[in-house]
Amino acid sequence: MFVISFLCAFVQDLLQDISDRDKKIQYLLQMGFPEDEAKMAIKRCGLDCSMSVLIDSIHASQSVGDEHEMKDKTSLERQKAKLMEDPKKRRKLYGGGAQGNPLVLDCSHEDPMRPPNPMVGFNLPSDPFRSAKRRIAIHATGPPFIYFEDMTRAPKGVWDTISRFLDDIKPELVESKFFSASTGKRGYLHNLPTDGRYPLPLSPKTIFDAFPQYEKWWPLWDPRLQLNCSRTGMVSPKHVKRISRTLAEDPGNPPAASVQKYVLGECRKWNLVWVGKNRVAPLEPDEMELLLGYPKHHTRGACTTERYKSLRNAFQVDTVAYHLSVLKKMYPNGLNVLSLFSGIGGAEVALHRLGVRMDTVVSVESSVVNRRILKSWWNETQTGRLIEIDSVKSLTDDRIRSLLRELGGFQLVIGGSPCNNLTGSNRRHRDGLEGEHSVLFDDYARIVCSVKLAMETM
DNA sequence: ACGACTATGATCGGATTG
DNA sequence: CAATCCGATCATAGTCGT
Repeated sequence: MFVISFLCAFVQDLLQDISDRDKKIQYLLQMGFPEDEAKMAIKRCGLDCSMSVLIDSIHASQSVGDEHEMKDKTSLERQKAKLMEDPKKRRKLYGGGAQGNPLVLDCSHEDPMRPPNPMVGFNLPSDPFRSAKRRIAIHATGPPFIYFEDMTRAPKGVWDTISRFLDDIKPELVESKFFSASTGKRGYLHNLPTDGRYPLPLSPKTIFDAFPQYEKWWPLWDPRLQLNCSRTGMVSPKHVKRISRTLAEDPGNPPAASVQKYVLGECRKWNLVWVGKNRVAPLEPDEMELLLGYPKHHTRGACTTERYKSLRNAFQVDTVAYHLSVLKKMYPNGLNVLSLFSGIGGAEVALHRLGVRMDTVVSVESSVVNRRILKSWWNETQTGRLIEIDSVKSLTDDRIRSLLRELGGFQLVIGGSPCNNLTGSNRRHRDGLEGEHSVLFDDYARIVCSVKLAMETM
């Protein structure tokens, strides 16, 4: 222990006032890479490239080494390794079928991106005791607890990289339809315990729980029970009218199969609800707030387009709250939260709805609209302190250290970095973690690293 | 009238998965 | 094979100031 804290102090000293190159090497060392490989990677990739490129580069060179090692393995292991190369056989080997999917995550061999089917995460409120077992390295346990969110279906390798940045923890892959009337597949990478979770009460689970007034207009041939709040492109009123007109012009009841298919496709695509006979309409911002677990009018004040924009990037509160619920017993007197990419404050709303007291929240959010939304919600509901910062870039090591001195520590570091360059719906710049926006993940990792380091040496 | 700026509508693939 | 997806670009029509 003494050696570890001595090393940390040593590393911390080094982090102050040293060049970019040294800083990058230090981070790589902190992550457990040998120094010579770290230096070699910087030499190969250049100094200007991001941390994720460096890490990929090291792993690429390491995996070449692994293949050589393979020759020394037993024939059984070789056979297994060969099986793993074939996705179909691999699935069989690990029983990835719809039923009887074993909820066991052996992190040493698990491919982090094979989602459970159904995508229930480690456990569900309906069966909280049937929990996936997982191992987290000693140095990765909290506090600080970390909680990172992003979309599940990022390009290949992205989640592996994210895991490597964050202590090799595997993400919990969850579809929010198990928690609310909205669907959405997300990965939540965290080091929170998974026993003793409990859900928020009273969240609507179907469209008709949430909006009973629409049930009478809902045609039998529209089987949707839940909505997808993530789709953002606004539907033009013209297009909505076109859909309604197509329907009205069909004499049949129910309408012809081709009309049904077209209308249903559009409804799914644009997340439309039935507001009248043959009449569909997009969700109002208020309705999205309800589905995502926010108080009504949470985003009021911003103009409509801004509200949609903010809501589409927001946490599904019920899902996040289920994971965070374990904090309530751990910190009955409150905790300090570092909230990165806070958006409209999904994490804060989740903690509040759980009844977890927040002494201080340091919130980093670049959008002025979102900052205003969070601030006004905070002033209405909270007694603790809110410190707002406009950019992750300005949260330097020094600033983190001074905040920690003032607050005594962060018990939770939570956030979801931009997915613009990860999502399949981005046709032009699906550049992965290197993308213009998604590269901000580097700052999440940097800040987590810095907070842990500083707290270890406090 | 003019330019700068903002909001809107139409249009655009592709990797991944079951 | 079909279904999925936390988006971006471009042209064009408004809006605001001078």
